[in-house]
Amino acid sequence: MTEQRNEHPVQIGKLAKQLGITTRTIRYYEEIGLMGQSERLGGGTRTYNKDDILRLKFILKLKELGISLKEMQELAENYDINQQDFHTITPKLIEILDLHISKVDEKIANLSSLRNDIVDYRVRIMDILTNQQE
Amino acid sequence: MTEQRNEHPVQIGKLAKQLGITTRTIRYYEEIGLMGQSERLGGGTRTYNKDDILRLKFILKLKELGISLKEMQELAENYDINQQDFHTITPKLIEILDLHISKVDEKIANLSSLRNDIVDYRVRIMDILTNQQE
DNA sequence: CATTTTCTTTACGTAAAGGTCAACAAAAAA
DNA sequence: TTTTTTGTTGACCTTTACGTAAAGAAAATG
Repeated sequence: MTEQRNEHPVQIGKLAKQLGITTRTIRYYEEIGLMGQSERLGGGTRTYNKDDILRLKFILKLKELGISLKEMQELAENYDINQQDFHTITPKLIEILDLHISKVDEKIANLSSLRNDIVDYRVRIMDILTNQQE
Repeated sequence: MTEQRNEHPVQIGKLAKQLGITTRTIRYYEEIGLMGQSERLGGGTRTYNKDDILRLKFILKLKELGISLKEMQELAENYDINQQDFHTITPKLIEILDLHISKVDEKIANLSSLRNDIVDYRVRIMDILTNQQE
């Protein structure tokens, strides 16, 4: 195994392992236009440089925050993430994050009310059980 | 339109309309064994009696509480809902409801932590925006 | 150079809960 | 009785985010 300086572009398998995802995932992100075309070696093998990797990590981060791939696509439509100007996209990103915060709040509210319903239902069923045994 | 006493069995379209679901849904529940076979008229038309309707309402209620059809199937495997002895299934149901309450609690906790992450990320992005404009 | 590992594309499969046709039969209404 | 409405089954469609397999080419290793 050759020592690899961080400057050299990396191939898909190594990158995937490094990020804990599969090669399929990376190719898929390219497929749906989230990752843009990466450089290829002579034989067609994909290679990823620092910026590509940053971008992929960015995507994974957003995913972690619950933003769907589709939403990221919309984000990319408005502001070209290709250009490495991550600074340019921040306003739109803030907007999306805000939207997500309220979505999450809403979900929490729904779940809380759901919890109450379940507990209520539980009480009613317990009553049935009790009355039945008398 | 004939006046319909509640004693008469009802056909699928009417029942669906009454419950605000589609006929496909009712047939689907039968398909996956949640509804059991209903009585048919001479020509094959399904008819539903009071107990069938109660059962369907019960299923919809559980669904409303966030219990998946698969979980209902498991419920039905252990205790035959067919037999109308809803009393018999209550202990298991209580168990499932309790399980769900903790699942919901867990989801709420996850969402809360997710919310924090998003807000943190938002702050970091705002910082980038601000520093950039100076 | 030979072998092994990794890469390529293409394309079908998966889960959940039904939606949506098609082609045809039965029930209800006129 | 003749329409019109509603019902029947069967099978393919939808969404999301990849998994998986096949067949073959390129890259890395010995």
